[in-house]
Amino acid sequence: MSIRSDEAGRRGQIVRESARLFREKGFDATSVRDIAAATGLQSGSWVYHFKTKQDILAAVMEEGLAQALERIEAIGREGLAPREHFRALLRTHLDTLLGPGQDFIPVLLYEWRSLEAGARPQIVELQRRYELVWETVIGELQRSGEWALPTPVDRLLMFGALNWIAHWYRPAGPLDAVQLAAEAERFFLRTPSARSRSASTIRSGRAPAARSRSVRAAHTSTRKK
Amino acid sequence: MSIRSDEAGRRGQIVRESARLFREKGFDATSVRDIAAATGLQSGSWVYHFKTKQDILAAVMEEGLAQALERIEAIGREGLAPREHFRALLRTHLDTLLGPGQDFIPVLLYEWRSLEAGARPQIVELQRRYELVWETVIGELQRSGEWALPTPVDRLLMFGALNWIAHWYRPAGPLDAVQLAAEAERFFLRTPSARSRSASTIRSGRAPAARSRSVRAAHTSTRKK
DNA sequence: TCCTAGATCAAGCGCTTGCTTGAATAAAGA
DNA sequence: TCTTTATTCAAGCAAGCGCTTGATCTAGGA
Repeated sequence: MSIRSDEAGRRGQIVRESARLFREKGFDATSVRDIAAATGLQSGSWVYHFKTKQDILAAVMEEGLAQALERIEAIGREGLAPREHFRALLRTHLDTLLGPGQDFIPVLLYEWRSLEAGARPQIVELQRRYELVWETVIGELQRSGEWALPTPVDRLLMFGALNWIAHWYRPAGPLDAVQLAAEAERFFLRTPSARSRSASTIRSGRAPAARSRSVRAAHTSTRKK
Repeated sequence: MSIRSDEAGRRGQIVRESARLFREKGFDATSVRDIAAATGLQSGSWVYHFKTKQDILAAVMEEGLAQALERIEAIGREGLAPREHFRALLRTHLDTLLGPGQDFIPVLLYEWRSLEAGARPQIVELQRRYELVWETVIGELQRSGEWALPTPVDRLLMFGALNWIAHWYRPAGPLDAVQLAAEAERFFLRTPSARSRSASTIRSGRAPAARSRSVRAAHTSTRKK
C-alpha cells in the first residue's frame, strides 16, 4: 500500500497543494479552506484523507524528505569519485530545494517549528540518514585531499549556505540550480571554476574503482512524475 | 523623541517581549493576548502604544536592525586591518544573531514573510546599508589577497552559512558565539593551500574519527500554544 | 478644587479558525 | 435488487483571533 505523495489520488493531490501553499504563505497562514479550495473540495472534505491539519504537514515533510533521501542514496550507489560524488549531491540537493514544484524540503526547513513534537522523531531519523550520505562524501573528499580537515561545524556552515539559497533564489534570476551548485562547489572547495576542472582528480586508495563515465544525464534536474 | 526599543517605557517593553515571543513561537502563533500577558497588561491595552499587531512586528524588525547597523558601522570607523575588520564584523553579527536577549534579528530573518509589503522598503534600506559594510571589508580582503576573487554569490553563501546558525545553535552547546565566529572565519578564508596547482597536500595520516561529535544539534525546540 | 490628558481596565464584537456532523452520491459486489 | 463501501457535500459549532469600546484611575497644572 503506497501512501506516497507522488501517487495520483486525492491524498497525493492534497499533499502537493498543501506543500505549495505552506511554502508560499506559511503553515499558520494557510487555512484548511485554502487547501480544500486548491484541491477542488468543499471546506471539510479533506478530513476523509487526513485527521488533522498537522497530519498534512507531517505528510508533506516526511514524504518529501523520503523522496530526497532516495535520490541521494541512489547517487551513493553509483560509485562515483569523490569530486563527482560531491557535485552530484550538490546538484540534487539544490534541485530538491529550488526546482519547480519542489516545495517539500523548503517546507521542512522553514516550517519545522509548526510541526508538533510527536511527529518529529520519525523525520529526524530521515534527516540523520540524509546527513550520513554527506558525511560519507566529505570523508572521501578529506582522504583525497580536496577538502582538508573538514570539521563538524564546517558541515553545518555548508548546509547553511546551501539551504539559505531558498531565501534569495528566484527562478527568473541569472543562475539556475546547476550553476549554483557549481558556484557552491567552488566556494566550499576553493578551487578554480568547476568547468575547467582537470581530469587528474586525486583518488584515495579506499575510493571505489569508478571510472569517470559521464553521469551528467543522471543528475540533471529532469522533473520526474 | 526617541521611540527606540531600548527605552525603558511600556512601549519598549512591548517590543522586547514581542521579539522574544515572535522568535520562540512565530508571529502567527503569538496572539496579542500573549504579548499583553507577557507585558503585564490586559488583553486590549497594547493598542494604546501600537495601532496593529503588524506595527509591533515592524517595530521589532526596524529597531533591532537599526541597533545592529549602528554596531557594525561603528566598527567600520575604527580603521582596522582587513582581517581584524572582518573578524570584528563576524563577531558582532553572530552576537546580534545568537546573543542572550537578541531576538530582533532572528525575527527579521525568519518572520519576514509575515511583514506586510508596505512596511518593507524602510527595512530593506537598512539591510542595504548593512550589506554595504560587508562589501567594504570583502573588498579590503580581496585587495590584501586574503579572499581571492569573491563573487556576489560568495557573499550570499557566506550570509547563508552565518544566518543559518540560528537554526541549530544552542547556548548550552560546546561553542559560544565568539568561537563560532573563529570557525566561520577559518571556513570562509581558508588560506589558499599548496594544492592550488599540484595537489600535493594529501593528508592521509590519521582517520578522521577523533573529531568532536557533540555538535549534533537537531531541531528540538518545543511549541506551546 | 476642578479640569485635562495619559494610561489602563474589563468586556465583548465580528470574524476566521480547525474540525464535526449527518446526509447524499456513485460504484461495486452479493 | 439489495447492501456495502468509498468519497464528497453542505452546514455549522466552539474556540480563538485582532481589535474596539466606554469606563476608570491617576497625576499634574490652573
